[in-house]
Amino acid sequence: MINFYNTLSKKKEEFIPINPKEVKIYTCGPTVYYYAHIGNLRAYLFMDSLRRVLKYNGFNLKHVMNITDVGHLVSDADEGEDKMLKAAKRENKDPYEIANYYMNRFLSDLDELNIEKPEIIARATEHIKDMEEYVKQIIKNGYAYETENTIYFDTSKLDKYGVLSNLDADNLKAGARINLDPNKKNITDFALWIKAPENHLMKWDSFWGKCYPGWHLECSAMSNKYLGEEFDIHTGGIDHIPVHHENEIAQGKGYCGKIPAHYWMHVEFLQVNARKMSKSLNNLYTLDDLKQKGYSPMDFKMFNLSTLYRKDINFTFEAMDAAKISLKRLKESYQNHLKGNDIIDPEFIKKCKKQFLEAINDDLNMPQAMSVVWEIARYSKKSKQLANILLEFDKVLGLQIDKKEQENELPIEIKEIIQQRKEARNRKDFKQSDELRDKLIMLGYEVKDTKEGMEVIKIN
RNA sequence: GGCGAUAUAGCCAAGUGGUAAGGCACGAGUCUGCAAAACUCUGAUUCCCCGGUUCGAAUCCGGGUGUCGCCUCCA
Repeated sequence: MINFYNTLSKKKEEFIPINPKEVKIYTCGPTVYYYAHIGNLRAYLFMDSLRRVLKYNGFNLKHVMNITDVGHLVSDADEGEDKMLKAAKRENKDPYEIANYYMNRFLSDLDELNIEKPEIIARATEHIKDMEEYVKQIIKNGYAYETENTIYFDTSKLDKYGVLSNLDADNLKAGARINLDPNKKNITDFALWIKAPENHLMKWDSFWGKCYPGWHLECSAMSNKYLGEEFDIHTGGIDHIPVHHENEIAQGKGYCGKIPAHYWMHVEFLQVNARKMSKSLNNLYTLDDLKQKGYSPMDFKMFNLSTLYRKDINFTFEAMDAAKISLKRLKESYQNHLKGNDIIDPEFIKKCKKQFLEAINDDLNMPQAMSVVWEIARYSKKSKQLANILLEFDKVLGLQIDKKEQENELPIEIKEIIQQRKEARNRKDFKQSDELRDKLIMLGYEVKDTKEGMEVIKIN
């Protein structure tokens, strides 16, 4: 039995897919206007865990993720610049170049983190026609109205708006939301289709002239196209709940009377030193930043597995150090088991497998699952059998525990120093041996004198 | 103002009624020519505070305090 926390019901529910063999998932992907930071990447690590857990349970997946490569408005009042256009201006490129560049960077980040990609990656700009058809249907069903330059969704036509986040229009009015379009009928109405100003870079011919889509529309249109009117799981960041996902639900109801997904799962934020990442606090990190500081993408993945996706995680470099070293030890434990031939009590294996499965199926409780992993890794008896169990668990963790740290050859000059040190040690010249060891450490290598001999590993 | 989270050892954190998982750091030990690495052992009489329910609460209820996020777009 699998349980997932459903934002729609605000409780854990047993997961029962529409089709018992194939689970249909939609993930809100990135807007590709800049590098993904580690907070963004946490969301996709969650997506990865979800996929892997479902597959471990034997499901096939049909999973769609959008790439938002058309800009959103800064406000509903159709003013300011959108993100794509802003980036284009900043880098003096056209928005399509911006989108291509940052999309590829994003996808390579996913690769480096060993994140499984969804079966379908859908770019918004390639689905404008689908969105147009979707809007037309909403209009036809009477859930939209035109103003001078926008087609708005009429939220007053719904039996209730705000089912995900307990929104209340009266309370929203009390909030300091200014710059409202005076032509909007209700405060919660949102743009479906927007008439492009003359100088707007991204616009398309449509039933209403040169236009571009409202940003909630792409997810509705694309999920509908690939997954149908109803599918199993919709994922995204916690920030999507109050606006984006409410509006997707509204659009789904306007289109066909249905809430598109049965289970809505949301990832909490990653914080840095108990603060949201932001440029102004100078605490915004990308995967490349971490690599430059000596942490591998897998170290970051390991760090993420220490907490639940539904709780915010506090990123600190102290915790990253912990993740880095514990991953290294986990890999070594795997190698040690691989060499072992001890007899293992089948009951122990059975118990571990059961506990692991129960943990991951309990709303992706990865920390709990990791404690089972450590019980096996640290088991006093060493056996290939246990190595294989770890490898099986790694299908869910995706840490590549069987991948050795040192894959590439050491440079010749390093090999020479190693040889010199071996000779020095053979003649018990420890003074020179220590000097050579210091030299290797200075050059960024770790030196281990084990029973089998000297081992030298590049520290990344 | 509204909405939503959260508070467990130095750090990252599991645990939702039965007496505190796991990882890292620190300390001790084994190993070593010495180190490093590795391995083993060790840590909260206690879970933000104050009440209450209960045979029993970190876990439930009431009140309070702190922190974070959203309410423009944001994972």
